[in-house]
Amino acid sequence: MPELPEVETVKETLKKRLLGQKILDVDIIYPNIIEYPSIKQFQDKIKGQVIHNISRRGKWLLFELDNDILLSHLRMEGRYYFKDKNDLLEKHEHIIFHFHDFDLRYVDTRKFGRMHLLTKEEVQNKKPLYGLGLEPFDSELNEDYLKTKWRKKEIPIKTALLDQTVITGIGNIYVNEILFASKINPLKKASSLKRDELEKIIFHTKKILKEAIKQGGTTIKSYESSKGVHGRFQRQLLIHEKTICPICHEKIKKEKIGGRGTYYCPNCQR
DNA sequence: CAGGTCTCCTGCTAGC
DNA sequence: TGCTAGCAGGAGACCT
Repeated sequence: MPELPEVETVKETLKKRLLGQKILDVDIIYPNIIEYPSIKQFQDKIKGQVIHNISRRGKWLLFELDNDILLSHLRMEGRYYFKDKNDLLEKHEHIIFHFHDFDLRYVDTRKFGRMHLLTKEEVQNKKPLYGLGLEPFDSELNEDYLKTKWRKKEIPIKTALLDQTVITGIGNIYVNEILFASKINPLKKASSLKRDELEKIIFHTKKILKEAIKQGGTTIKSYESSKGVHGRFQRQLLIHEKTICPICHEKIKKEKIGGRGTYYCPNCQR
């Protein structure tokens, strides 16, 4: 599941080939991927626009075009593949962008990914980007900020860290890793955290995400494709989907918190 | 308003 | 072996 580091990696890979390229046409095989505007408007508007830059906000990819911005969220399993123009359509390929010499295909097994085509103005004041919280590397992210945001939050810190309106970019895998590194029990109420605990969370969030970006993201499910755009296969996870704590060697606990699979060491994380 | 639950979707797996 | 029920999860909709 792509989180900030994976999206960052995909962004860099896409930039290498797409900057300055004109979108000649787009085929929409599975319409539900397109959230806004209508399918027809999406096609009509995007046609002929040149990709001038590709950036990232949280887990969203932003394709900056002549007039509009194409927003793409990969959700669980979304991927982009470069293909030859005459390659046959494969299963799970839902959106095909046609360029002069190649095609870019959006592939998504579970069809959870979403795309929006908004004007530059709409991006500023409309969902889905409006209301997102701070980027993890934003200098404004400090203990005071979290203290204020979580003052009245009676939900587990695990759940609070997944709230994209506070910090954006963290998903289920990295939140498990961040809380393990911070030695904080994921069930602790967000409002109960002390300054030193908030400080640890901020420190390890930056450290873990930075390291993951450096490695090209984490890929949990292995898959192969020479043409796929994804991070190198890396496994530097210490707690997520593990059974024995690498620090104290006690049994790692797995339970659902806020409906999400949570791994933690009850001995190390208090 | 805050917090909980449901929904989307498919591939994989445990269990019989 | 073959079948099926159950599970996984990001974020928005919907409910309490």
